[in-house]
Amino acid sequence: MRLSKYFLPILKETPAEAQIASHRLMLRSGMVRQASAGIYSWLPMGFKVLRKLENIVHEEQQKAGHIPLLMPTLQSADLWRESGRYDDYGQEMLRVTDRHGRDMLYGPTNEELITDIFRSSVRSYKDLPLTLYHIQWKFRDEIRPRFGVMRGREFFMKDGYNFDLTEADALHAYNRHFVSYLRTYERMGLKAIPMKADTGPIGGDYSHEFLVLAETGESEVFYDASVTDMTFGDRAIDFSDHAALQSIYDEWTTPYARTDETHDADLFAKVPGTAQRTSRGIEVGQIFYFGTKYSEPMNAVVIDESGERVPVHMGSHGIGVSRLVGALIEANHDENGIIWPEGVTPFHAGIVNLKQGDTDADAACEGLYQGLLAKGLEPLYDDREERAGAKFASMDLIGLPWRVTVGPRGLKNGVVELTSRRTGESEEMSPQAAIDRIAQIYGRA
RNA sequence: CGGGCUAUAGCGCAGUCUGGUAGCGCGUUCGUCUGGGGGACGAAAGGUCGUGAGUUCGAAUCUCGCUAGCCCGACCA
Repeated sequence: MRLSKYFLPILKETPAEAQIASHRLMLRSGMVRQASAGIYSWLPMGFKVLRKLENIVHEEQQKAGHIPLLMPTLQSADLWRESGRYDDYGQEMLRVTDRHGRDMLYGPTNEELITDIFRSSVRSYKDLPLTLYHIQWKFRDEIRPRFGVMRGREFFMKDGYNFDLTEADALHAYNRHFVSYLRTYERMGLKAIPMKADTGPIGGDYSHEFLVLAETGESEVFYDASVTDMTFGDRAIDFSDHAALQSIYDEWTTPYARTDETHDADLFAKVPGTAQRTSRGIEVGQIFYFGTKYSEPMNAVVIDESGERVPVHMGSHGIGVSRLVGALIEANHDENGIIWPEGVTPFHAGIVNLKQGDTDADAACEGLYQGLLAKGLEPLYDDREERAGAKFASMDLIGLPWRVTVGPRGLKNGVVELTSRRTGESEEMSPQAAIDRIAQIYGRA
């Protein structure tokens, strides 16, 4: 993309309403624009990042054997009356009435709809296990939306639901989500720590929240420092192997890691003093096993081997995709702007032409641009008639991980400069070497 | 929902107390010079002062109502 042809409304000054770094930077870098309280338009670059995250979530879910579908945003109130949640949910649920006077609602979550889909089509235990998910806009009419997309009223979320014959199978589904979530966040360049979560009135031990450590996080978290060193890495996973997934689950849940909701001071005291950490975290996902809570009242049953009608065991599992954009920025920025991890960056590299209109500089930039495109990469070429300082400031603000700087001075010696946004370190090399290096970084060599 | 606050040009703000021609910086447009970290000079465009009513010869300014938004708290992916 050539910046002169793109729509990237960068702001030099920070809009007054933005308090935290991610919100400020998203507004300044032209990623989003507030439409009304807690509701945002996603401008081209923000939309690009959102789509990248969505794709990663889709890929990792499908690797785990989970099946995508798409449910609507507007739902009939009838299903919610059936589960008993129409009255329980309160004012957080946006209720609307259609022209026939029917009660509708903008879905805050989808347990009822998915259960209805399931029960109308599945009759036999032979159709289990089944895990369906979708990534769709949700609406929760928060009393006080804030922090930009981190706590909006309208938000984009992946929510998945497993249907299993037995508790043991459902817990395997729980582990599948646990492991696939670890992989998902790691691919995004995020350190998200699974923490034992509050299960609310249902009880049991089976809920974990995934938290990204950040000063601006909403929850206070307590953990053993060793969890921050754990990486999932590239290991091969057989998602149908119960024992293998259980051992990964055990591995990750052994070190102490809890939010203030489930914090146990006595247990925490047993963590070696030097490893005890207290911090703040942003919740970016949660997994939950809730047994037959919805299947019983909504009559989601299958016939088991002995011919008995039994309610299915279910769980629900969410990843806040739009929130992740904010969380990523909270975890990856400095005083000059965003620093995108390679896995989610809106463009793979920026090309800065220091002297637009200079024959050599223009030609070199064009060569770099075409060369990167040919490698299957998306460069952002700053071909505006701006001075060097303005171009550098823009690039730092939008935070592409790699920048190629092209100017007459370097070209005299046949070199351009490749700079890491994260470390600020630069290296001079030929244009072709820069193309090859960037391609290698992104595995497109 | 309780408490605090804001609304004036695309963005950041002054002007309101004490009523009298609506301003500044950034950004935008044009020109000249410049050219490796938000450059200089010159010119220009851009405003129902959130909204409705009232007071007044006259309202951005005073009064009352309404709306929208922000911050702190309780609540939440």
